[in-house]
Order: sequence, then structure tokens, then C-alpha cells
Amino acid sequence: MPELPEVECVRRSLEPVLIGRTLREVLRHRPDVVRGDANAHGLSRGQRIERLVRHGKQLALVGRGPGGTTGCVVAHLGMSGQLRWASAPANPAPKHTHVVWRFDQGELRFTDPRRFGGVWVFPSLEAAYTARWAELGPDALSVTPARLHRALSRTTRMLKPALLDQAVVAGLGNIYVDELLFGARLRPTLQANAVTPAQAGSLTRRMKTLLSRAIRAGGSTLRDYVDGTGSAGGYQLAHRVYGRAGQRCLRRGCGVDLASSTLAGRTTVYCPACQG
DNA sequence: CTGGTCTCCTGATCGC
DNA sequence: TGCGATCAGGAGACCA
Repeated sequence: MPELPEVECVRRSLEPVLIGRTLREVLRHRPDVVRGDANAHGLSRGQRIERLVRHGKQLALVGRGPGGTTGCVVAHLGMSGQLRWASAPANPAPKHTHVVWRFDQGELRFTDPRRFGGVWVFPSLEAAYTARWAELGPDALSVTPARLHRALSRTTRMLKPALLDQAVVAGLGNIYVDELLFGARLRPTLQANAVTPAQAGSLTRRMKTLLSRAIRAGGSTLRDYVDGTGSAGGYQLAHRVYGRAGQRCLRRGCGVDLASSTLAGRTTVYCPACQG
């Protein structure tokens, strides 16, 4: 479910409740959801949560223990994953709760019905960077026009699949790519290496405003997304193409019916008149 | 290297 | 009320 704005909202909502808390125990109800270095524990008992770091759609919880030990857990929410804070422990855990981090008061739960997401454990944030985040492109909120242009110019793929590729730019998913391409008035099927530096500049700027607005609105809640404290988002009300196939284009003076097709296995909605 | 198709899962929704 | 088909915010494997 979650793309960059939703994961950032989870990060921001969890920060105030998690920072400084001391971990008591970790319950792995479904151990196969936890992956990573066999020698790594991720976060261990006695460590305090130091910070929460996001890159693209992934969120790292960074811990530090009294003896200077470090720990790191990276969550990737996939389609249906959630990280939720609860001020009181629950026994038994709610359905599809795969991992629980128990603190002095309250607990953090990773739940994921479809299990497309997961949790990766590392000995430190640095280890997570080299082992897991190194293959990701720059975060969509900090990518530069030059960097985006260079990445796009290196591939003959269509623009939408290229932007969905987390190695090109990290954070975009199906909703925000469609919204971005509509705003930038570019065809999803445009060849990525045909994007001009000026268009890459426009894409970069629009990407940041789009994602920032979505974050400010609390993300997009289509069916079950909520942030770390259970709040739903409101940005779905601002979608201009996603979920609107067959309805009229909202651009002033257009009014053409939005078209839908499948690209890279994903439903793609665009305006045949405005885009391209 | 590319796009298309399938797969991993569960659950909501729709038509019969 | 039940039942099957279809679809879903992600991503990676395989194939031609």
C-alpha cells in the first residue's frame, strides 16, 4: 500500500513515540518475515531507539545500547504492511501481526496480511546502507534534475516503468507515478531516454511538490493505510487520475475521458489528450 | 536489455 | 447466503 508519502507519514508519526524508548523484547510470531544477515539481531533488548530513517519506501529503526552496541531494523511494507504503535501490549497479537517490539510501555507491531513486505535485520544503519540500500537510487525527495536525467537517459524503457524502478529513483509507486506523469503532461509510454533535461527538471520539481503535498495531507488511504498511530490519510481526495479511468480529465478545458492500460503489469491511467 | 506474464499472499467487492 | 472471478499501494523470477 505504501509509497514514499505514506512511509514518511509512518516515520513522522512514530518518531515522537519511539525515540528514546528502551527495547524489552522482540516477539517473532512469523520468523520467515524477518530476513537478513544471520549474525545480526536487528534491535536487541536494552537498546534505545535513536532515530528513524527513511529511504524511498523503506524505513529503518536505529538503536543503540548502553555499551555502545548498535542495531538496525529495516521495514518494507509491501502492499499491505503496517507499522503500528500500541500503548498497551496485546495478547494474543492482532491477526497477521508478524513481529512485535515490546518497550517499557507499549509496543510496535509489524502486520502484513499479504506478506509481500518484510523486516530485515542489520547490526547497524551503515550495514543496512551497504547491504540493502546501496542498490536504491536517490530518494525522490532529494533527487537532482541532473541525476534523474542521467538515470533516465541510460534506459530505453518506457518512462513509467523506469520511474517505478527503485534503482532509478526511490519512493514512487503506482499512484504517484500516474499522478506525476499527468501533472508533467508526459505519456507513461514515452521512452525514458527521450526525456529532455528540461523535462527531467520539470519531473523532479513536480515529484517533490506532489510528494510533499501528499505527506502534508497524511498520505493516500485507499482501503487500509494508516500511519504509525492509526491516522488515515486524505490525499486520495486530491488524486487526479489514479482510480479515475473512464472519467473526465480534470484539467480545465479538457474534459476528455481518461484512458486506462496496463504497463509493467500495473494499471495505468492517463489523459490521452493532455499527456503527450 | 526489453516488455509481458506469472508468482508470492489475503481480503474486499461484484455479479450471478 | 454462497461462490467464483477479479482486483489491489510491491517486487522479483522467468520467458521470448
